[in-house]
Amino acid sequence: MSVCPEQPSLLVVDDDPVFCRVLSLALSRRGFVVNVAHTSAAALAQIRTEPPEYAVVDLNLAGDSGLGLLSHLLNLDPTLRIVVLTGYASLTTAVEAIKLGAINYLSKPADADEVLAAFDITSGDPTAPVSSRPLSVNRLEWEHIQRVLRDNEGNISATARQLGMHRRTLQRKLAKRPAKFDG
Amino acid sequence: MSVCPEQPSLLVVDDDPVFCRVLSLALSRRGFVVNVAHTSAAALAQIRTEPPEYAVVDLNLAGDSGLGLLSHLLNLDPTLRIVVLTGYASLTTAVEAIKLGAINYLSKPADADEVLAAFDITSGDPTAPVSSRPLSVNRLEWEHIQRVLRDNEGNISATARQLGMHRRTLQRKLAKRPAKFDG
DNA sequence: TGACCCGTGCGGCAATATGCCGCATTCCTT
DNA sequence: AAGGAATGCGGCATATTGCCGCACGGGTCA
Repeated sequence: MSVCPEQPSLLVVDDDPVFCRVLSLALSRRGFVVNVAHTSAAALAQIRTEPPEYAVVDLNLAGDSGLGLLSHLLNLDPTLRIVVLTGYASLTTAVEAIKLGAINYLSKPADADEVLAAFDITSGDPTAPVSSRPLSVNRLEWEHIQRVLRDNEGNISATARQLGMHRRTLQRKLAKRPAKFDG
Repeated sequence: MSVCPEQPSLLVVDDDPVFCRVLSLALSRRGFVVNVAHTSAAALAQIRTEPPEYAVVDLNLAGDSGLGLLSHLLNLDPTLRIVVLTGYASLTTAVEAIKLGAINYLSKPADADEVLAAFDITSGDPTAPVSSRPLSVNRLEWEHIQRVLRDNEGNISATARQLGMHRRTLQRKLAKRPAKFDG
């Protein structure tokens, strides 16, 4: 790829410094002028001073909702092309993000090529297979737990109550999963 | 709810007759004129003769892709408000459906109230996103098992394999549930 | 027909997971 | 300072799973 006189600019919003570094390095190597923001405030400031053409936004920003940031960003610049990232695959947040105006959705871990491919999408192929293999019950349970836990802002006791499981059991499940990440 | 002189019309597209019956009954009880289509062809015919205002489309239609039907329907009537349903919670199909023009996405099991709530969403309100009370993990697991089992035409061994659980365990779960139906 | 392959149902047994206590701690709110 | 709620964790009785085995039925194929 040859270097254009006008390189496309891209903003990475994620509070994980390691992930940010890796992704921004990979993207700048592919010809983007990359800026990084670790917080919503920083992202908003950035878009005001130097509006980028593209943005990669992690929805799991510490503190406030990534969805709120998403709509703020698009409010400030409706032409901004945003791809949304999140740690675990949550259906509802994905749908929300798309409805709010994100052009695509990825779940971590996502590498630079996936991100670029996500920007490229013109539209889905309607004739494509509807496919999708059933999730393993363990994974389904895990994702559901994560979603409810997030809904409850991390409150384990409340989550356990809503999920109809013992608090101790939830604790143990949460403590175990991150270790051996299952498929 | 009072009956309007002009009741809103709604089309349910799903190849599961039981689900269709239950949902259409519940929706008509809530004031909709409900039509049912079990195939893509029937849905397209229906929309040509009697275009409804709303549609509930199952993406897992036997045969062709539900996404294809979705774009066809919207092609014939761009004002049609479609909520998409699918058995498995698939992130990519959800995103595709929204991008194609569905106004919302639900995963089965979805009751009539959830469907109506899905239609109600006024676009782009980040502070009032999808609600839905969290399912208990047991119930979620049970529904998922039933779905996959149906998908495998009752084959327990295959289902257990896809679900990543031991066949014996699946047997035991299936044997136990029908007795004490949990919430 | 008999040798396979696959699925089903079920008993048993060891390894795990779970439910349910308790307790010490922390963080709010009053 | 006292009350309320959440957290993390140890322990222990009980429930659930994983994994064997075996018998049986229904296909397929040489």
